[in-house]
Amino acid sequence: MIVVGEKTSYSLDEQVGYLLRLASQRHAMIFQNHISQGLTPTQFSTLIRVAEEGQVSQNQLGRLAAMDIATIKGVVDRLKAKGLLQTASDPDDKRRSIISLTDKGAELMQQLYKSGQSITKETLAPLKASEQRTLISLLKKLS
Amino acid sequence: MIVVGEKTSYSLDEQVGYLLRLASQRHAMIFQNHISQGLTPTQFSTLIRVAEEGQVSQNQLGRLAAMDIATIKGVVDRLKAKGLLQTASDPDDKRRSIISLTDKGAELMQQLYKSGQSITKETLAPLKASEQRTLISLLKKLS
DNA sequence: GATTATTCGTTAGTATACAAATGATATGGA
DNA sequence: TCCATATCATTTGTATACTAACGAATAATC
Repeated sequence: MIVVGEKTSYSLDEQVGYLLRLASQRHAMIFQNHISQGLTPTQFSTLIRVAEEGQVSQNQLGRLAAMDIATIKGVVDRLKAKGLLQTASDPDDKRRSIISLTDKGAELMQQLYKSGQSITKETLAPLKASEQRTLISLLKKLS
Repeated sequence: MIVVGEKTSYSLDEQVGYLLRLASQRHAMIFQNHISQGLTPTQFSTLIRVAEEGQVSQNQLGRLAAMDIATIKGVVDRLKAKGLLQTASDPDDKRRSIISLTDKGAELMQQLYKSGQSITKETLAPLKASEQRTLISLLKKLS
């Protein structure tokens, strides 16, 4: 712990940013142990959004899944390579490509939802039920 | 929101993992607007740990700052390139390199602590003081 | 209708983040 | 002392994540 100025002090272990990183790291580990197809949390979120929307453009999908356009491109490319997403060109707007689930992707969804529930459950396991609700509520205010 | 099985349902916007990512994104933005030298949150944490320790090996530093050995190597390389860190070889253990702050790095620290405080303050601004303490406490339990 | 602005997707560059493999060096136990 | 084990640092490969710049296409404005 470092003294800053007169009375204040600074401890990295008390900073939100640092703690958010640690919590994300732990979550990523748990995620990896539960998920099939070698999916990452980002890929998972992307599939969920596509499933919710049915059809989306790439930029739209990026916004829905909270990813940069450059990031979502790579994610979509990898999900296409895995045969879970497909793209078609929009006849009404030649700039756009329409993204949707493949049959394989659609079949996977029920399983993914269940995995998602397990992952959340295990990630929140160190907290009591009331604490879990509080955390979710506070995190929502920070996004 | 998607129905999974009989009674349960799944909403991505309610999952810890997703919310952690959103909160981290927002924090990263705030961080970028406050920090000097174009430092990243990871580089910042690394500098703090070196300042706390005085002298550390690279692997040790990785553990202290919660980074993979492959990750910390890149971070240290970039901080060396910025002239904030320096390395020397350990005479007692030829495997190790001893990492420490340069004069320039040491001079920067007071400023970094103050920036860190501002960043934390702004990140937590959407929460009341009591909520801020609760969040920190809950996040600690998740790391 | 022509000009401007916006949107869409792509690409290149930088920085985490982790797995896995490697070589060099230390260390502990037989 | 020898050997198995562990540790240290490096390298390669893959996956986010964002900035910045680009061309193509569409929308808005005059």
